[in-house]
Amino acid sequence: MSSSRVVFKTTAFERPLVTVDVVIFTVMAEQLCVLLVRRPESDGEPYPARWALPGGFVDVDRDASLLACAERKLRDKTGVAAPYLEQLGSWGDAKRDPRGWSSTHAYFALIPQPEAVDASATTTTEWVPCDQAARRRLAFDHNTILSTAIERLRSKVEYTSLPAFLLPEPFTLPQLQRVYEVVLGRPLDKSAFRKRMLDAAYLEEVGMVTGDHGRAAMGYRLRERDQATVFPRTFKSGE
Amino acid sequence: MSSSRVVFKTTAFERPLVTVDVVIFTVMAEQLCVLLVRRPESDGEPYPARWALPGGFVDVDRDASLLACAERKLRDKTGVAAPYLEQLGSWGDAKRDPRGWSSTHAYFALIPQPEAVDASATTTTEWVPCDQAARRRLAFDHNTILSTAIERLRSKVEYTSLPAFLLPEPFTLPQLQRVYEVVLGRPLDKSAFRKRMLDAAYLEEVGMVTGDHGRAAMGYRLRERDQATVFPRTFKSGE
DNA sequence: AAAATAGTGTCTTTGAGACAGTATGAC
DNA sequence: GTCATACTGTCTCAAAGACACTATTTT
Repeated sequence: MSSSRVVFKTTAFERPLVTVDVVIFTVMAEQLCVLLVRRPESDGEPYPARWALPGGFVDVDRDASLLACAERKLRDKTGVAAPYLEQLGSWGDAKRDPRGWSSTHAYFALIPQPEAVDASATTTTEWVPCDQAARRRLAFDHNTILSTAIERLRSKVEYTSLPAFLLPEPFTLPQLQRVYEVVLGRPLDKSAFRKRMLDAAYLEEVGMVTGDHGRAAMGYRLRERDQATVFPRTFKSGE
Repeated sequence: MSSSRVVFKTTAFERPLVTVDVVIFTVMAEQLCVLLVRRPESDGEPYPARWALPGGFVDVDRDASLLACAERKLRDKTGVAAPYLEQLGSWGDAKRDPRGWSSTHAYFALIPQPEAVDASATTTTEWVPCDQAARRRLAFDHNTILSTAIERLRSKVEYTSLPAFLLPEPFTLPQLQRVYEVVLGRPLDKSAFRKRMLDAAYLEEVGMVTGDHGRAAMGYRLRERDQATVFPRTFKSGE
């Protein structure tokens, strides 16, 4: 039997550039932070020396899929392998990259505070409080992407368990509440908060944890590390 | 002054194929329907004669942006110019298109029932009830995209004004409620429904409309045609 | 008048926030 | 013991669902 290899027409269309960018969030010192990288200064590079979101071209030989590409970029910059990673959206037009018509697939990731704070000391990579990062003039349309990411995160935090992915396990309910408050920028009622978290049953007790002062607290970890839990209601935000 | 034209390095990376697909919803005969198109049978075309979502390659010469490209494809297939159009997500990997590594940007659109029902008679284009469409074997990964779109629509209908974009204006509250019920697949309480719609204040009275039988009803139109309204709560879905 | 549909009023239930109270650990 | 923090109980209030009622138009 002759193995018949089907030949498909290649298109006449000029192909746009395709990139993947990742907005990586963490909480450091009670602040929501985002990772920025400095663009190279070499000749022929757009936006030389400008701060940007980590990202770059899809490598059709190495990346099996867009998600794999995003995971690779995250791993390269932070060493984190299995974070919370969600697609944010895509942006594409003729002007956003001076090299030509380009489209980028943006993801956002949540990771616990990285142990090696080296990253924040490097000259090509920096953890920046996200409000401050949003005020810098970033490369490409990364200001738009970053704003969208912050907005999406803040909005989802109102009714999902997303902040749990910003903490190293095990964590206590008071710690988790503090992260919610940091991201939302307002205090929450302790009793209502605890009821919500426990009713949702997405946490697993994992033994008492003793803090610096005061009474010991129950430690928890996520039952499912690969998806967020959606609560039936939103936190009442002064409706 | 010599006009210095900056030359940017073109990348060594092989460029993936870039397409845009649009999931176009409408309500016909009390059913949520989606528009499918038949792929050409010509040689060298992938998935010949298979049903697919409307879409195709980004044309870097004609399309200023991804959104403009999606609008063009919608206009070409339906003649509708200013519908509700929202980004759904993107899918990209090495295998989804036999012609090579490809990524697609998917949008979903909501339009009022098209007057020309010609479209549903054509051999290359068909309005299909969406549950039925989801059961067909579509081209590429369009089953995944369609499922995601249906899921997203159903989920957003629980807490947004999206169904209003599926009706021609002016519409009455009972008509709007029927669309909600069609999309959600369950009945809603009339009183609670009306309270929600009117409290959200996203509708504008536009005069009485008389139906076939019974009492005349107030006609409404959207105050803002370019964005959906988000309600403070979700419709209680048998929590 | 009867039928059909539009629109309103009221009761009940639910669940979240407020806030004060109790428990348990470190010193 | 005191202090600091973890955790719980109870009251109140608001919003949504249930459902019965009234209103207006067509036949």
